[in-house]
Amino acid sequence: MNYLENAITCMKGNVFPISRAQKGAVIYHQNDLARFRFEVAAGVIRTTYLFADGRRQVTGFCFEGEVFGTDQGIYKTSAEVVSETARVRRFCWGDSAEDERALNKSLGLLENSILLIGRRTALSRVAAFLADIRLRTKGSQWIPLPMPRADIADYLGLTVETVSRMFSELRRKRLIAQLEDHLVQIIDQERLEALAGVGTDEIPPGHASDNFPPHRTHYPR
Amino acid sequence: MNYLENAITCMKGNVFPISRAQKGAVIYHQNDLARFRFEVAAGVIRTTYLFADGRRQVTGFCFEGEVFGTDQGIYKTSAEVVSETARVRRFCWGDSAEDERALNKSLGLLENSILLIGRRTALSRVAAFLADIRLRTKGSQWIPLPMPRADIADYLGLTVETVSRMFSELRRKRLIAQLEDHLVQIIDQERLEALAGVGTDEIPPGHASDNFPPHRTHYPR
DNA sequence: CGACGCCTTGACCCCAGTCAAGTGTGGTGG
DNA sequence: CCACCACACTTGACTGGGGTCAAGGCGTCG
Repeated sequence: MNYLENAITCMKGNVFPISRAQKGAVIYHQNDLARFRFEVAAGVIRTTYLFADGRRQVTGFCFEGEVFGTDQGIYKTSAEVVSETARVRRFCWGDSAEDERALNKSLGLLENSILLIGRRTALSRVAAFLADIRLRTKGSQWIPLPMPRADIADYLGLTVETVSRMFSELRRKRLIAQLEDHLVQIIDQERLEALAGVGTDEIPPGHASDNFPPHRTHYPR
Repeated sequence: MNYLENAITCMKGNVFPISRAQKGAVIYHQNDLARFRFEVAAGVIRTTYLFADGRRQVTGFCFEGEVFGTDQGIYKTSAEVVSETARVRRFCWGDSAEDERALNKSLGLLENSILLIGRRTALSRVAAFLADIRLRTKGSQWIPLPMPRADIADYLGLTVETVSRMFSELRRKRLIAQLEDHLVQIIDQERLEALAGVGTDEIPPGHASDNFPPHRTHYPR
């Protein structure tokens, strides 16, 4: 019985106090009734989907300030604590303005994930993954990676071996340095993002249809 | 100037009349100011993200009754008409209850997409893609695929050649039949979904932590 | 100490990307 | 009407990237 609720003291109203949970703790299960949404106060959360055949898809990681559990009705994924310890704030649905902000945050995270996973080569995926986390953890050169390699693999649609090899490759190319398995330093951010093919949004807003006619047929691979 | 707005007559209030748009029409561009959200009344829409290097990620397809353009602030993707013609209903942000429903629909679509794209083999991706569309177009054996193969490829992270080969493979295995390039019949739904590895949610809700202890380490590949 | 979890590395091989050619269809102009 | 081209889809041959299997290094725990 690993439910976070055990450790939570309920309060009247929509907002609950921040509560602690340890590594491996399950905050909610896929298919549970979705009564709450959450915001990460500290630590890292992963959301996972288990297929009937046992295969697993990690659908995302949530860092400080990010939200999860915004499904309505029933949770489609499970949420588990990745870091040694995490602190999360629990919300009831209710305050519309607040709810909408939460939903939008979730949407943004998911959109990013698709752009990440859709990448072609393994090296590009891992590079983009690191670049993405760097941004989301507010840009320090030191990137915390509390999740095991298997989580990264199941997130990017790769195997642990390949993920490991790509980290080694990035080290060999002097783009990153690893202090420990779960602490990475970005040495050459520019080349890393080039590898990642970061879409730095150079497409101008507004009436860009002149640049990209609607019937364009060929895109680079 | 392919903007849908040209064809739209504005009305006071939040809801606009349903408007028509032809194949290839751009409803909004990536990086445009996000003033509206949309619901598909007929036809098919695709949302795409263009990287700076010209590569393209199709982030989703929207069928009748589904919503798109729920980004807040700035559209992260472009939305284009895929089918010969489409009809979309435009909404302003405002009615909180309605807004929340729209956001939730979008969220569900994106979550599904991640589960689709995360699959390992090409055959599994295409099979899951077809199974998914069958569900979303309300279960007829006849599946409309108005989008070109290139769109499917850019959606699943494959190449057109591979997508084409997988369709042929599915035909050879007698799982599907193709009347034309863009109309597919599912012959053997069961085996198709088996290939897709459809997660038919056999994991019981509630306190399932006994079945899936938090520290489980090995998952099938 | 051994057992186990997690990560890494190597060897091998197959799946899917690449390059190329062929087919069928629709549009355009002579 | 046909000639020609553009486009979308398919298929084949080849190759390389990444999956698979196996072994080994650490760190932690009992």
